[in-house]
Amino acid sequence: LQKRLPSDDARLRKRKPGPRPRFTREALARRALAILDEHGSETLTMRMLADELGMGTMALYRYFPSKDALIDAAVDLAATEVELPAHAGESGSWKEQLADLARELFAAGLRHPVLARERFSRPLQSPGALQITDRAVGLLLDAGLSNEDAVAAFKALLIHTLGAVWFATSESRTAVRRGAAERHGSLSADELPAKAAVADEFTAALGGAQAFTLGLDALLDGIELRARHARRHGRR
Amino acid sequence: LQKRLPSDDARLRKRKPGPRPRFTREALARRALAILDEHGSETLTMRMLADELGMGTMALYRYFPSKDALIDAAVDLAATEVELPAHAGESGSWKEQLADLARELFAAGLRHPVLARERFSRPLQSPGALQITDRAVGLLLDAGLSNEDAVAAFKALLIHTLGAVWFATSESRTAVRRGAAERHGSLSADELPAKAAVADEFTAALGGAQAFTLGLDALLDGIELRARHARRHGRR
DNA sequence: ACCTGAACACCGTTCAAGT
DNA sequence: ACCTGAACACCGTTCAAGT
Repeated sequence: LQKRLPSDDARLRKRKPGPRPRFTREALARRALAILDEHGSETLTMRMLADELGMGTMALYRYFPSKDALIDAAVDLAATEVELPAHAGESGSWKEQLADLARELFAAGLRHPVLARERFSRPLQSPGALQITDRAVGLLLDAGLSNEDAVAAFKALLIHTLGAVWFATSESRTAVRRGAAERHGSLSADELPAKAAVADEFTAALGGAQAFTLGLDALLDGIELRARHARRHGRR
Repeated sequence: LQKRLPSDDARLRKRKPGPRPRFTREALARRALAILDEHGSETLTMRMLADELGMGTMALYRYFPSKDALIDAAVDLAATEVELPAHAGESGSWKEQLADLARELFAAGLRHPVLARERFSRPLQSPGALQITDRAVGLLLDAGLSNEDAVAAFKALLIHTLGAVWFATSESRTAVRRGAAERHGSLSADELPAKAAVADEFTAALGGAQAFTLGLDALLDGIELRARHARRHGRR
């Protein structure tokens, strides 16, 4: 948390003459993160970021080789906010600990939507992210899953948590969007009986966290079932 | 499937004099879909699409008001490829039918990655997509879930399926990417014991469908548990 | 060593003009 | 009615130049 990005140290150490940098990689990444969370990666512009920071556009390239690298750094920054749960055994069953971890990540995702949006498209290999992976896989192995199943279950949990963030944040932004209501209206209850029956619950759940909570419970219950089954049949 | 987009009919009906359109909305959307699936929405360019079709760039705007509308149409096209399972009762339990539906959507997603990538950011309200929703929600109500839970469970299943597509397709493209291997190597088994233990399974699972399969089974098992519980306690 | 401004090769889209 | 080309207001990034 608040950890300095790796290259800052190197940068500060090897300066000798001349003016020193007026910014740090972290300061730039943090400002970019705020913009990314609020407006998305398409809206973030090198020119606008530079303006906000009161520097020339090209000065940014002294800290990051490309816009892509800048986004990477911003995403890593968001990932370091996820707190790892206490050590195994200290705070409940593997199930409770995994649920805590997922909830922690979900909350971080709501604070930083860019985390979910970009994690799907770029490998997230920051130390913080790797520690989350390690902790989660460890808990799944504790539960009694095989190596193969532990990896798959970890991915399923990650997919669910980040996907839920994506849904929650994109629905709350685009809920009242172009034409959606009209098209809804034009489709009768005859054609879509089930959807008509739950229409109220559908709109009530827009942007909510119910899908995350229910899905997480269901996933963990299902994983537990599988772990019990594996243990009983001596798969491990 | 292969259904003509709504405005084509209107367009064809009301022509009277002059040259007739040389293309259809569907033809353009289909070509765009191919590019979107292969290269993503950032690479798709109005200029390049027009070139491939042998038309001037601005002619595209006679069929779609914007690039965004074009992408919408392409995504809808992909969504119509998802076959609905046979009617309730005809082909097994609600669980099997939901699993079929999810697998169907997953397969369509692998064929058309853009489906997952864009569904998260834009509401998908095409008739085909709405029918999928209706069928899935209906099955969940059959299972005995409350309206509220059925909506949440549907979303969880959708999140899992589309998220798994995203993971599978983005991992297979970026698996061997910049620096990931090195950073992996620099982190010792001391710091990340669990991840080191399953390293082989991790790389073996890259881009694979195991996470989807395991997650789907677990989710459905968990949902069944909840439905049984709800029924036993007269929640419905 | 650090920062800048002009310039390059792109975008999506507007608009006036061609047939 | 359908299509086009030039032009506008943007991008990310290169490069030569300033201090």
